[in-house]
Amino acid sequence: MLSEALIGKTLVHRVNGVELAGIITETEAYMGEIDRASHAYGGRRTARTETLFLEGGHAYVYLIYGIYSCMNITANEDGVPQGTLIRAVCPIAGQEEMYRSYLEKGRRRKTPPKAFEDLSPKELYALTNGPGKLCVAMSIDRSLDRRNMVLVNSGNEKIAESDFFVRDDGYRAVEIVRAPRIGIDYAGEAAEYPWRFTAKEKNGVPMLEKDGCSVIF
DNA sequence: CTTCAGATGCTCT
DNA sequence: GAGCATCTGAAGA
Repeated sequence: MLSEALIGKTLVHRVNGVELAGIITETEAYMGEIDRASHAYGGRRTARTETLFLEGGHAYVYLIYGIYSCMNITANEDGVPQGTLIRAVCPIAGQEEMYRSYLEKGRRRKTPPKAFEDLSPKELYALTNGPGKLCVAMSIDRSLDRRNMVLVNSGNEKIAESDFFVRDDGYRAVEIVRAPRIGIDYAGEAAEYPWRFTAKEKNGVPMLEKDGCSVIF
């Protein structure tokens, strides 16, 4: 399942020459026609869901609750409207830009902002540990809808030409937890399907490793 | 710790 | 016109 395979991969968005990158730590599979929680349930094909029908590797970005963007990566072949919702990433590059973006574009908060240098790993992860938040931090909006992304591996057999893609930096979740999806109570029985994948956390931070060594960002 | 309302605009009926 | 693959701060237990 693409959703599980994406855990540990790195989502990259280059903006103004700055690389914003995060390790994917939470995903959900939306299985299309048979999935009552999917925008394409029953084969619904509209202006918005048209993107989901693109072949695997395209970005599906839509507006939710009038405020936030959510991003999926399409799965399967052309005409099969399946995708993976990216629900969380762990920032590994461009964190300062992400923080700035979060303060500027995120909803206003009363608490005075901390200096970037004072942020704990947990607070850094909090910038991108939700589907709406990660899009704010990584400057992902609907202008990226329908964008073709290319999966590359660390051997560089394929190279992404775009500034928005997924690659393998060699990180792995210590353990992947499988559970029901979130925020889809309207979907009846489909809400119970175990199609959510998360990197196991410790102290509010995902447990990640590289080359067998644990890593904390 | 837990609920709860409000923000806001697009999509689909 | 209703509802939504969310997030935040405030209020309550």
